[in-house]
Amino acid sequence: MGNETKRTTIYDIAVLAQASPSAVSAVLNGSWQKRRLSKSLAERVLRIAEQEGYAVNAQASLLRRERSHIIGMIVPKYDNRYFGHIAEQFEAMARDRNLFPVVTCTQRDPELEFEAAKELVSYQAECLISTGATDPDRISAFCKASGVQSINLDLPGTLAPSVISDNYSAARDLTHLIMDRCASDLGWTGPLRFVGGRREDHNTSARIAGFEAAHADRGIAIPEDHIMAQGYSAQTARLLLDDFTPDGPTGLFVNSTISLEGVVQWHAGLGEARTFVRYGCFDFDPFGSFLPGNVGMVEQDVGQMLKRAFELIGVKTGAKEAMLVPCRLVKF
Amino acid sequence: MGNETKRTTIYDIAVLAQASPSAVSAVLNGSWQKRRLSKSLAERVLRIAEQEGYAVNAQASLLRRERSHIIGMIVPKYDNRYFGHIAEQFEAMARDRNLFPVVTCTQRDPELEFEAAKELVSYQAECLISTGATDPDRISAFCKASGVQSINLDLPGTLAPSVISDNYSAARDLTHLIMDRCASDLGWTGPLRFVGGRREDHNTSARIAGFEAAHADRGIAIPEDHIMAQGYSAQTARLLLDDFTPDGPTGLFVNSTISLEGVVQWHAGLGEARTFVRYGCFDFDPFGSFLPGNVGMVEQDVGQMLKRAFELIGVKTGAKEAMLVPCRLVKF
DNA sequence: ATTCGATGCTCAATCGATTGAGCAAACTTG
DNA sequence: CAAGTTTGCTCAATCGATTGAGCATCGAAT
Repeated sequence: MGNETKRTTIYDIAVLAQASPSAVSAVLNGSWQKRRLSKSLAERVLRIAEQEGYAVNAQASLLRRERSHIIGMIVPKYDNRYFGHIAEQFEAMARDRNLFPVVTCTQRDPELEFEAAKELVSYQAECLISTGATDPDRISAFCKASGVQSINLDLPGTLAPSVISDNYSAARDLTHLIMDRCASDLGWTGPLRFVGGRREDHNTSARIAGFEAAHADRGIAIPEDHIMAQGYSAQTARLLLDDFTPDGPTGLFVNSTISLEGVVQWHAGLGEARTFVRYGCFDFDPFGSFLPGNVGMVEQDVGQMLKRAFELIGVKTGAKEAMLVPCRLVKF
Repeated sequence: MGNETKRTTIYDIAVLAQASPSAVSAVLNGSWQKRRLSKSLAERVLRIAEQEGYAVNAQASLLRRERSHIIGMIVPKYDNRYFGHIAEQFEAMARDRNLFPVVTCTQRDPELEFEAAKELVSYQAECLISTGATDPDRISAFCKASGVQSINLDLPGTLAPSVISDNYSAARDLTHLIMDRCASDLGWTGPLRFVGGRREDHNTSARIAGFEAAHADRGIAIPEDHIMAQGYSAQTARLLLDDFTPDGPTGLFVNSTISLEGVVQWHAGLGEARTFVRYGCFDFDPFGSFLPGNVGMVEQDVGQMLKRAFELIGVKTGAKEAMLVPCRLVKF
């Protein structure tokens, strides 16, 4: 990148202002009063710095300083309401606390996840929040070895404290809601189908447990093939459902907005049978309430989750049990 | 952050490996072959580094190195499909090019925008991409003074090259699409209404121009009050429309998915009149096609925009005219 | 036996900002 | 006016990694 013009340093400004580099440094980092420098020197330096487009060299500054005030986060994706919110709120909350947030997105790629975590540690992040990480323990182990705090968000790990949604309870509530609506709208009380996600995933399995509990509450047995958790993508959901044309009333528990896209495509193609389908989705989308057949969505409480995560920063926690944050059930 | 355990440095490893710090450095940054160090030393150092959880201190490393390979981006929001995509793809493309991406989100706050830009320059970013910035020229001026390249994305500026969507053409096409559907579905050919955004915004004004051009193409006059561009929020759109209950067929050009939320709320509350409304939206959402009355959406070509932006990196451009990237019109 | 080129490593300066220590001048106080 | 205090500034070490220069040692060639 052809930067002919070397960046302005305190030494350049020192020459221009006829002062020592240390004086310039003190003025520019605001410690000049403490260091008893005159107001006139301060003003002179500031004026010149402005003219020269000076920006402190964070690398040099951080190298010398005690603390970096950097706090890192890895996120799987941005193009999704949930993670987008998390990243955005994380940045805002970090700034409120005078920390410098660095977020990086890892595309659900386990290798990239680890590389990104290492990079953030290299940048002297004081704490690293792993959001929805596929292998949070690998990251925590590395952080521990380098003396950096780590916290898991959205998906739990065993080597660092975790803050996650109460998937079980919310799934149970959502399942009840869908069943209620199937009963009231369609006069039907059969077992629902669970669509999307992966059984091996912590969150999916907790949600399946909630789904099953709700059925158990009502003494309804769930056929094996009603749990369709073979992947997250819209494509997958659609393919799974393509084999299935309901011959009567049907209820679906959809495990993410991304799977919901596939479900809605399938639903739209059903023709008349469409009116006998009710579904609900675990995760929120502002357009959700306008989708025909959608009876409710679970909104994860991003604000609370992050609040809890921030409370953990700088605290030595022995307890590694995941902290559960309740979700909001939005009924349509 | 109670980091009792100081981070491991090359000096610590040098002691453990009985080697000099420079040898350790060379091993860890991969230049050991070039520096003719033995394989046995390299292996010893690597093993110890692994054990100690070593991560290079990026601050120290970058301070000494010629180039930082850091490329910065500011984005207004993440919780939005368009910007989420931009941030995500930007990161992926940067990594492909062996650059280290740092994205930060500025909440549409002009002050924060500028502060964030300064921070990225402090981190020695080699290039800064300002996405949807309210005051891109202020940032460009600062970057220029500090010898950092800057590029505008999504919204143009006059002091740096800009890559933006061809708002005019896409708006014109979308307007024609809505008018076509009003004609074919409702047998109506009146002037549409433009909802959302701000007239002062470059993008909104280009879209209004396209909207007007399409009407002109058909010789349809637009009443003053049909341009309702007093803000982006769903709330604003809804309030604007609350006064308006259509007494016949109606067509709406909605200026963003965020405004679309308000429009859809209004639409859902219309009762029977609902069937006489058609609308289209400038910006894409995967659930858009399931919204009743929605005839199409404009999808901005994020991939192309970023490709163009990356082509500008490291290039001295005299031409400051904005590069227009065509959009895709998605018809439902 | 001397010269030469590899080989395998270490030394020390350097990047830019920070900060404890220190110094001279001006000002107070008794 | 001497002693002490305050004011306003500079010096130099330091953070951790990088890198050009340099220094032994060894085997091979002349």
